[in-house]
Amino acid sequence: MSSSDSNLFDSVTEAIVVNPQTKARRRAADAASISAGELPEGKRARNKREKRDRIVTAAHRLFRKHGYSETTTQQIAEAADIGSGTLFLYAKSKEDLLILVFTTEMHALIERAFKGIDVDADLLDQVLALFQRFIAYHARDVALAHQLIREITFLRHPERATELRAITRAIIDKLVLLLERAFAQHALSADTNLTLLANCLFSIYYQQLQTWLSGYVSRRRFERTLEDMLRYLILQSRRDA
Amino acid sequence: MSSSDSNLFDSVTEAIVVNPQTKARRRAADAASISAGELPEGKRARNKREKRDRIVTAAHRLFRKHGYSETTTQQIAEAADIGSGTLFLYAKSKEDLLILVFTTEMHALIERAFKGIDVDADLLDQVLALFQRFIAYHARDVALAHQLIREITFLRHPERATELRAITRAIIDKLVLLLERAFAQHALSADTNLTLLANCLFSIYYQQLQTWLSGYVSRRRFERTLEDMLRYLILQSRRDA
DNA sequence: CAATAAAACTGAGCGCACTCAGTTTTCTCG
DNA sequence: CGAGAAAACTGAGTGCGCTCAGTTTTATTG
Repeated sequence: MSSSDSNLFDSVTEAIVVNPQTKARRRAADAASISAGELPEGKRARNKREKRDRIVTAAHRLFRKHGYSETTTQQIAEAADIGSGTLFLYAKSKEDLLILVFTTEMHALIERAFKGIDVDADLLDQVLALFQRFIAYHARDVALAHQLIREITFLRHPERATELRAITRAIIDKLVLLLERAFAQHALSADTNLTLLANCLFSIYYQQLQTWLSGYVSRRRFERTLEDMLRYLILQSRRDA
Repeated sequence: MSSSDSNLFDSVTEAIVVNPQTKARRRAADAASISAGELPEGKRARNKREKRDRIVTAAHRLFRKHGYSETTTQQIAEAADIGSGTLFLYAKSKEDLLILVFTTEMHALIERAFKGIDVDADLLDQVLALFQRFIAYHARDVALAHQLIREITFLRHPERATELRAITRAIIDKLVLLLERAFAQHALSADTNLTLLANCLFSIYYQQLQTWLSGYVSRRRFERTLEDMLRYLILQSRRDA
């Protein structure tokens, strides 16, 4: 079920490549693959995959090296060894490149962060541990993360919006799972609305994250404030406060 | 103490016009103004003020009429009857125009919203009433508000960042005032951290606002969710829950 | 193996935000 | 008033993201 192999450009590809193989050809291939047990990858498909990889690698590298707005799409195209126009067959816009890198990494990150949580720890510590993973991820390149947050708040392409919502939902779902476990262990009062609480926790995390990435507060202060706020929310619902 | 007369371009002006009057001249004018009791406005100052007004009026009108990204800075310059380059002496960038319109309107809006609150109402209703004013403001043009939120999350010019922080702080201060009143009336438990609570309330408002403006939920749903979340936060701290 | 169709690629060109060297307007002061 | 300084203005020019008409590459079919 791991999605770490899923390609960054899957959704774009789906939109562009209506048929990786023509209908007639596919029928034959399907029959063949049963006996051969292998999916044949034509020259076309391989070229595309290679280009995609080169593009996203180049974009990520250049963004981190020179910064997002300092990097031109020309430079990315050159680094990926493709024509300047070809780039826009793979990403709909420059911001798309940034968002694509993020969304893929994020799916895997959410899973890893969730799995790394100590089930026996205090609920607050569990929630904090989850968010800390995301914070550490953004901390690798604060400027780029800041730019990313900007693009996320205004997605021009509907597919990206859907994707982003899925990520938000995935995080909140994980939060709900944490809350349910705590609830089952009678750590939360019986009348707690778990979904609502999870949404509150996420809202506060996200808004404080923005504050940090905007440079309004230091990481340390951000983490402290976040902890205070989350503690406030969670302690309120505790069984034996 | 009303700031409704403050000009949209004050901060830009301050940066550009180092001296509205030359030092020697100012000294003379100060002496004169004591006897005359009036500040003399030279041709320069008047021209600038007129241009500023024309620019911001034109920008606001065109943004609302055609949309932000569909409006070109050329069009704004033409509508304001100035050269295309002159525009950038008054606003540092296109996004600046948008932010400037917002920041000024906002200062007055915060005051009005706060003053319009029913002191005797339930705390939750008071908080909701405050946010409702802001929501109604953004509802006038959701697309423009959405664009605004995007620009707010990534301010290229430090002055704008300072200004935005001031607005955020002003709102949170008002929230604290509401909480203090409720606290004084023993509506909140004695150990409630009012500042922390105010920050939580604002964080949730802001993040949910983004969700709405991004088109992920309807206004109605946004308002309901917000109410639920705020109620949850406030009820937790109630004295006699 | 053509011949044909379909997909993928390309870079010259467009429109836009923004800059800056040169010009005009306003102010200062003898 | 008139000369010189300072401030304000200007639009041609620049660089960038992105498009699209035309070309090349790959797949299909008789």
